[in-house]
Amino acid sequence: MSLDYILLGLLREPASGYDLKAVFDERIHYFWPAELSQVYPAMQRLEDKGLLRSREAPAKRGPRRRVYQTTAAGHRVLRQWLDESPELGDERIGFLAKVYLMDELRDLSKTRQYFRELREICATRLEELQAIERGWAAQDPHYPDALSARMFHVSLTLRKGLSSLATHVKWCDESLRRIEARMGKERSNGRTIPRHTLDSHRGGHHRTDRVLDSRSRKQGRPAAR
Amino acid sequence: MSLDYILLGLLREPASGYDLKAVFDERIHYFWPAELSQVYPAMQRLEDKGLLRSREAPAKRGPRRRVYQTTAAGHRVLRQWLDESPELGDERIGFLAKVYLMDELRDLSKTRQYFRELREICATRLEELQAIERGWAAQDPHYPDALSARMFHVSLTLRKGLSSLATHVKWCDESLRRIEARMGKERSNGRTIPRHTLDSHRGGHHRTDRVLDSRSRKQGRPAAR
DNA sequence: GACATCTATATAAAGAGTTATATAGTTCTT
DNA sequence: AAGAACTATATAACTCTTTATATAGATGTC
Repeated sequence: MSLDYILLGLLREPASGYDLKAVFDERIHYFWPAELSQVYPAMQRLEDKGLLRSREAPAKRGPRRRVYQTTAAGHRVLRQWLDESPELGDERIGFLAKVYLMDELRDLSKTRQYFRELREICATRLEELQAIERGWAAQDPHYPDALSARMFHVSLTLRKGLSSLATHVKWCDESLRRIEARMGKERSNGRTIPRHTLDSHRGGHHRTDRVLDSRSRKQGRPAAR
Repeated sequence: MSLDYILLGLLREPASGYDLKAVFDERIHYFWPAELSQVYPAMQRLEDKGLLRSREAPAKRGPRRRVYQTTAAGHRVLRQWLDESPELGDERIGFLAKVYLMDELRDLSKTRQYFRELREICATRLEELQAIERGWAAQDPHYPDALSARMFHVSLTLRKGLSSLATHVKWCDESLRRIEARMGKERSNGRTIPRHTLDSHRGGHHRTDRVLDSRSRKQGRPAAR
């Protein structure tokens, strides 16, 4: 489970669960969100395994704190994980699932509206990340050169966020262009065409419409992965 | 839960659990993977709620099949979900978590090797999607124009996959350039510098190194989201 | 006929993640 | 002095997902 390794990595410098939550919400959540209710038991488990150690720390401003830190064994486990080959992993992208099925609404103006909102959300997050990068550049006259090893690797992930979100926005724009072009055609074909027959009007050769038809697939690949 | 809505969407055309698994592994898994052990109970639950109906179907080649289909109530629930505003949602991107922490290995050639492998994985998947698009283009002389509403929306999601993976590959290439430039500098600075002091050699002004330091954050935003 | 493979459904158990709730000291404001 | 807001830890209940296991008919092959 990646959360365990992320904790081992973050706790190379000592921190409490509460501290970590702030770090997750500030930086890590872009690629791995976590709740306090997940972090506290995970830290206990990792301490039981000898991968973390903890101590009571004097609190500056609040109640008692329990501060955790990665042990030598924890470092070894972390390094072993980091040394494994990359995997693309399972991504669950809810907004794509919706687009995939959105023909059900039979109303392109709703699809258009969806993409307009999505574009704004992505653009806002892109600005968030750009602000982080500007902050780094303001603090460090050499940025993005001459970084410490730590910051160099972190900056690699920031660049990923920046390029991904820029691509998101571009995809929304491209989609909006396609949607609007299609809406133009729909209008010129006449509004009065009953919607449930629209598809067949537009040439009946769409064998690929049968997205769900399992008989059309080339070969039964094994169900297991 | 999105899986339920995806099932309502896919079962607008009747299919068995086994059929659906093939559809998931062929297309849907790019944005929402699912196992049979999740699909079967989910379909039963949705039938209990009246959103799906099922019947025994004669099997052409195997044992008995139970074929499910979305009811009118199911269509309504699906449409209601589709009509909600988009959300970016929580993405868990394991390969980014690794890069974020990979300074722990203190060996840039390992980081480089990681990116080389990741690049190959992404390029392979990109080719997969390009092959799907070529297949569509071969079947339909007008592609990507004059699509049915169904295929139009599906093609919007395919374009997302294509642009995302192309960006992945470009990010890997950019990262490899940066890593190699850095390795060049490391060599010219002399191999004999003890690794644990390398950071301080390279200008001690990196306040942003303290990624974990919660005291440096601007304001305590509420822990809740 | 034995064995492997494919089609097909189903459930149990374990693991991962979210939401809700409880507790309590500290600090700041009114 | 009261109350709100913040710091801090913890657990329970629930939901979602994965992995493992069981069953069994149909088909193909050696």
